[in-house]
Amino acid sequence: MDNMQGLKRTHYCGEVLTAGQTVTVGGFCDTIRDKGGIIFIVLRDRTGVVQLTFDDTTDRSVFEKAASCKSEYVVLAQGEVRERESKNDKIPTGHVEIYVTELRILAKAKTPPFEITPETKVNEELRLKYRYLDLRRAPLQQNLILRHKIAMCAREYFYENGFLEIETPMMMKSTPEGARDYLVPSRVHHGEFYALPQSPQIYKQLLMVAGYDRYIQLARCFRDEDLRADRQPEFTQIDLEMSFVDVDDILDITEGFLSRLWKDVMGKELAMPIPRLTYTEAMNRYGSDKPDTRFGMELQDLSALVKDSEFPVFANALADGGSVRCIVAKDAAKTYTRKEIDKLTEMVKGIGAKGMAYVRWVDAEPACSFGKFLKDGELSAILNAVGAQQGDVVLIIADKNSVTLPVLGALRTQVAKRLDLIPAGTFNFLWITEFPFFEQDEETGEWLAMHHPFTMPMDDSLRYLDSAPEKVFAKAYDLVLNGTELCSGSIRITDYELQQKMFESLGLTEEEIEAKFGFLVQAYQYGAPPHGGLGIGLDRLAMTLAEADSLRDVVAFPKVQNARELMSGCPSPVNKADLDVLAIRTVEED
RNA sequence: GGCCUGGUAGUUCAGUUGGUUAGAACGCCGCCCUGUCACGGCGGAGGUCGUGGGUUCGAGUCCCAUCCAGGUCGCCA
Repeated sequence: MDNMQGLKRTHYCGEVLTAGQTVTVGGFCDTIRDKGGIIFIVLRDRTGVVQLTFDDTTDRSVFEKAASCKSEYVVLAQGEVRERESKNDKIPTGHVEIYVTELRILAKAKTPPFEITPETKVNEELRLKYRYLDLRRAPLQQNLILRHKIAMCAREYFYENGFLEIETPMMMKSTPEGARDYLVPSRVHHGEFYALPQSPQIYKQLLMVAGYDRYIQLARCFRDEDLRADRQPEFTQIDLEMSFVDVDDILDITEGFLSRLWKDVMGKELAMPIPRLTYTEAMNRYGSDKPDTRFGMELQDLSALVKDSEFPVFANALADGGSVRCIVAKDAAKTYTRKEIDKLTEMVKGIGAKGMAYVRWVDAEPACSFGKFLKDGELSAILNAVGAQQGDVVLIIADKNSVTLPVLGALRTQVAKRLDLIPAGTFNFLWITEFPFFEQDEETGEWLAMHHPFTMPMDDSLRYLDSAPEKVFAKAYDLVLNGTELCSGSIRITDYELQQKMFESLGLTEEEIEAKFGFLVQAYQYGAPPHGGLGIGLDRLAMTLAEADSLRDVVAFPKVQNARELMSGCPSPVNKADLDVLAIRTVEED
């Protein structure tokens, strides 16, 4: 094995070199093409690849060393850049090669368990076990570099706009967020625990009370809930908070960031301003509070049209104060056979609907699942009203609104994916504003806060706080990108009296308020400027910009569905002695 | 916790109604090759068929259990 002594890297592999230069490059051996009398080694680093060439003009010992190189050996090579006899237009450095005069093998490598190539079909489990090898692959390197650029852009933009980056604790008091906390046992105080932050929410609000005015942090957040392709137990937020602002100020500064991000990272202009929809509008039009607006197929309300229908499903839904709504899938009758529609029906039953009515208009005469309940002309009136034509499929849900809307929302995305209606390379941002303040528990009928209890109600809905909870809306807003929630934020309550009232209306007792939020409530009695903020999901942003299917493609060392990290195998058991110090007993001991 | 999909060579996969020695491609190893770039040619090695049990004369294939991975619902304000 060689060392680097007397040789220093001068260039990256991906740099475009000019003939005649003497350069020194380092990297991993990619493809090796040994033709006998001439050897080509493709050398790779994070910037790209360059071809090293060895032939009978090469010093014999160097040539033999080249012949001994295998995949993934780490080498340092010095040589002269020459124009190639036969150029390769497919790679940026394809017109040159390095005639090597000195070659150092700095590390040998075992044959990797999978090939380090841009394209891979390898099972993700194996890739995650050898994550450091998977991360050598160009697409993942590009993704992590993209992620770095987003982070850099965020820091530059917010620093330039007067934001201070301030770190908040990773070990904190368990907060009233919705998710389960990751807990850290205290050695000094047996039986007591720190929580890892679900977000720096409370600390950043206290920073506003402390007068820091504008705060930003690339904050690591933790939630002990089950994973999804777009959900990791630890993730990063571009977390910010501003004083002396209302909703529009927060949205404006965020739009400024996105605009800058698009220009700097994607090299494109992002159309501004970002469209805004209230929560109620979004639910009525798309059946979702994070609608994907890259395609239409909006929900349509049939309630008025079918109010006298004899179809019991419609009649019952309307009698219960619900609605009858539908989506029209254009030209879908061929794709959606009877069997496929049955599958959709199964799907909607799985998410809470009692069933699904449909009209499948393939022949001249439309096939209607509830035809026998209809009087003459009723079906054509419906089809006419929703703008359906021959070749279309109409999917109808009749139920209370808390079922009708989300179920149709789910159908809408499902059908759009199936029909391939979603254009690639399109980025549709959307603000969702005016969220309901409370949501009613289906079983108990109790009104619960939809957001954390520090969220400010809309000014004109304050008066309904005691009388009509369903009429109270929050100064809360989400940013949605292509159907994924990217940001969430709100204006906070800074008025002590209002905060007390809010806690009371949520059914918290004096003691509970003191135990959970005593320090915060107290802080707000010492003068708090109006403030609000939001958190931008850095991982999801990176995932979308990279057009990746999973967060795992933009996180260096991600966890799998059961929250295990396959490379290190964590979480893992610890010594009994270490547990004893923490006064923690294992299940076996109990 | 529920549902769905998958697990066969280092990797990606094939493997017929249960039937002789479980195949292919890539990778790997050896030899040959002076302009390759998905290099090429010849030869070779490589398998507890996820694990355990059952049915059978006989199981990669059928049954049961279990483990692992992915997706999804619950959950994640």
